[in-house]
Amino acid sequence: MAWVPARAVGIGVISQKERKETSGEQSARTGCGAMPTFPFHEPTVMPESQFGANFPRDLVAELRLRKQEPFPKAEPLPVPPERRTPEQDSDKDDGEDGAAEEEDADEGPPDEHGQPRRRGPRKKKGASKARLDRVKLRRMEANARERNRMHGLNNALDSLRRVVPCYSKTQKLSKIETLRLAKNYIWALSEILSSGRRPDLLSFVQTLCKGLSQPTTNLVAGCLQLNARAFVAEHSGGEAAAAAAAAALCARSPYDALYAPYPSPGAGGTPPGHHHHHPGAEGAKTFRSYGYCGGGAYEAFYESASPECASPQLEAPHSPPVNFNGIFALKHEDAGDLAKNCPYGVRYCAVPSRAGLSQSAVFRASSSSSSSSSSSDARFSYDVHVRGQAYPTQDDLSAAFHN
DNA sequence: TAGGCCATCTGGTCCT
DNA sequence: AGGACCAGATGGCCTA
Repeated sequence: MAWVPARAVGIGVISQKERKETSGEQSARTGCGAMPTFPFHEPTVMPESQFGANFPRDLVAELRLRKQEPFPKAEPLPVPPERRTPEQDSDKDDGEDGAAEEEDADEGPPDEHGQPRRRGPRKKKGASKARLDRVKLRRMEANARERNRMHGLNNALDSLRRVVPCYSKTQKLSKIETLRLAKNYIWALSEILSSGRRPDLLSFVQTLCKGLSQPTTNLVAGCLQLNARAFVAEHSGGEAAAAAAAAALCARSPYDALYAPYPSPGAGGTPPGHHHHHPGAEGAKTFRSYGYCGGGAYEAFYESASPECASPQLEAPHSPPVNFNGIFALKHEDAGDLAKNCPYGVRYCAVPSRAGLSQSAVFRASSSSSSSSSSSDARFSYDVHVRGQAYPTQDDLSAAFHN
């Protein structure tokens, strides 16, 4: 059985085409066609806000419009009870003035014989209409709140898109892919944290792409591939040039410090004199640079990783997260330079190496990172400190991840 | 044109 | 009572 379309029975339904006409807003989205009612002005997501404060601008116009032009009557199609609108229900089982409306229902056309219709009090038309208006208003308020809520949700999702690998403003990840990638990313970072070892590039990419759709996998891989190639080309020009390029690449990430607490498993890791001390974690440790950068590194996913990343369309990235789920915190001290870089900083600088990858991967993971970023702390200052709470074991993480 | 993705509406449920 | 949250339904846009 086919339900009656909401448009046919709804009291607050406005088609997207109508909405487009009334609001005049163009969709900000590039990848899909749905038309937002209005640009969401975040972060004005105030759950406790009252109707009016957050009321969408065009909804007022809607209300006005509705008063002038009543919503088209529902087509006389059978409506399942669970899909009936309060408006419709009010014709039947209204507790307040149900009697009056029942009378309305019973009230047929005038008897041609001139017989009196029915006795009893006159129907309170005004009250019924007012009630209908109230119902409509409540419904529209609820719709507006729901829109706001969803906009807030989407806004949060956008924020998430910016901090997961492969952010592209022009080619946005879908919601589900964003969540999946974020989950993989968190898991990968957690694994690094708990193990204290850096994974090889292939493992990292595989972890990131776990469960992702093929297009998204290609996107993530493509981000790396571009940079790997660029770096390989650079590298072929000479070791010195490669080292310089790597150092330059590695100097720009605001997340470099993310890996600081962990010694590089490579030969050198951090050159002498490049131990990072994090004032935010006084008394805790003096960390060495993780050493993804330098001679053995893969290029970041993020840094000009995707073509859009370097495009002028790239909006200024958001600050990195302050708190990673209670595991560690980043104290953002200088966001100014972030705008010059992609906001992601887990740096895997590419270098040709002996490690061959599968047919789908063209990257080379280095097993000998001999140097590290020498200037990662020059432009970005983040305190990274491990919090005291217990970590989940790697097994727990694995279990959670594979679930 | 089918399928994916999305925004929106809607009614139900739960909570304050 | 009203708001938040949720899931289902619907229709629009885009892409392969």
